[in-house]
Amino acid sequence: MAKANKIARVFVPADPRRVTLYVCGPTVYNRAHIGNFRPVIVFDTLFRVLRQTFGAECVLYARNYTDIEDKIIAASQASGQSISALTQKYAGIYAEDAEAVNALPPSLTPWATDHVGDMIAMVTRLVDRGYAYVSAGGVYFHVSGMADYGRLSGRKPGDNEAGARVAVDPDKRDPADFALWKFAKPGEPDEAIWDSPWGRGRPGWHIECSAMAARHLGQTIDIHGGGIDLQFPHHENEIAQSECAHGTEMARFWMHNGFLDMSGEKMSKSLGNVVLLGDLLQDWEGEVIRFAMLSGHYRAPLDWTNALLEQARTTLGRIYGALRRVWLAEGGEAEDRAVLNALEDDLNTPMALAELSRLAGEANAAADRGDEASMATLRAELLAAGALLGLLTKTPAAWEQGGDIEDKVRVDALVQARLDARAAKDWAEADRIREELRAEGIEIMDSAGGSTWRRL
RNA sequence: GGCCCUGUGGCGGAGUGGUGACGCAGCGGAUUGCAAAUCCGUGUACACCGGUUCGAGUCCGGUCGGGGCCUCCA
Repeated sequence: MAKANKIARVFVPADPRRVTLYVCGPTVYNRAHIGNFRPVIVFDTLFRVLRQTFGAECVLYARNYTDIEDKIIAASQASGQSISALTQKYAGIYAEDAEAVNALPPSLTPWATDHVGDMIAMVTRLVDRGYAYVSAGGVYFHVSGMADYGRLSGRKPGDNEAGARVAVDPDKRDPADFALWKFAKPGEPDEAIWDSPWGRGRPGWHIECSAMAARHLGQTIDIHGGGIDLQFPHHENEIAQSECAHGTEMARFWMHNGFLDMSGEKMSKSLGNVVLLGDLLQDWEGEVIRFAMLSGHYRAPLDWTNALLEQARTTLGRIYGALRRVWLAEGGEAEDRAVLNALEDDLNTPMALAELSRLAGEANAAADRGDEASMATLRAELLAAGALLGLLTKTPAAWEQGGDIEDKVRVDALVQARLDARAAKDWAEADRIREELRAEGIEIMDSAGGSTWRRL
């Protein structure tokens, strides 16, 4: 189900009683944009599938918080807040945003600064084993000391030199070498400085994930995920550090999500074309955002547009409508595995959503013909599929008629007044009420048994 | 310059070499007091050029286009 080095392989965990997933989490120094939530939603969906397949208690999912880094120090100094206050604040917003798009809390959310000791231990091992060296700027990993460095991204250290974009750094023996430990520079706050065997300073970026993954999930993890941009150099360097320190494979499967695009170009802070999730949530339900995100395959780029969100809302609305019609048919048992099968095939979420739509159509058809047994089965299947996808988490009533309770009473009364008018064949009055409600975005749906309504 | 991904109908987006997923929009029908919702039906889509094959969107080669990484980045 997972893909590594462009070859799809059947996923079998090393230990089905302890399936491990590590995903690179955010650097918490400002508000994350919607693109940053693609891995959150994608790997949350994977987490749900793994829990379904192997049992909820058998899956360990860790997503870290990077709370020490150049930009954090800069943001702290610029804003006058301590590093810890700053990182706590933005980690909190991140967690709230993640919850808003129905992402389950990971099993573990380790913080980098809680693991500096582990990182120092790992760097010590790398120095002792001859994979790292100390120079004027800090401690560096020497990539040419590792025979198969570059195997994840398919590039060798020499490949990158032709572009001449690698900064010349006199502290490094090789341009591709990377920092394991950076010595403190004058003016850096005490909060960003730790003691180490080589001198005061702070860890390099890559080492934290290696240390935290090993600490919490073990030296070899089943699946390591993150954005495609992290494949090189971040994940390549994680592999180098972990495997040279431990002598074991770091991750058995790697999964990288593609970027969100804006007008065909990647969304990124440096390009300035970002949309913040917090802003999006002003206009769209978190579940609509999640549906839109899952409408493309995780590895492919996805163009993030209003049209995509509108279509997601319409389609999800239809599915909720189907769920409404079978809502009272309880006691059914889910038998259809199509959604799970789709997700188990390299997390094919577009296929899974297609199957979800198919279930909705079947539910509506069953409701049309009054087939109670099928309705009960389809209700259970819709909910089971929704649980896998992180969708259909609300009741149909809450989805369609949620909001102000007093307003709901008012609308209910108007709908009833229209029903009375219809009973009296006062079509003019019935249509007037219908138009009045439509003008405020409320749609009336008639059926043989009565009328219901929903907000559009 | 190196490495890599990608090009499907009006739009989004799947697709294991063998009668055109799925959704949105459109059109026709059923239903409806009329609508909406719902159901049913409906589309000479696979960038281009060669090749392999009984048969290719699906494999191979090439051309053109789009994108990503090589620098912080989901």
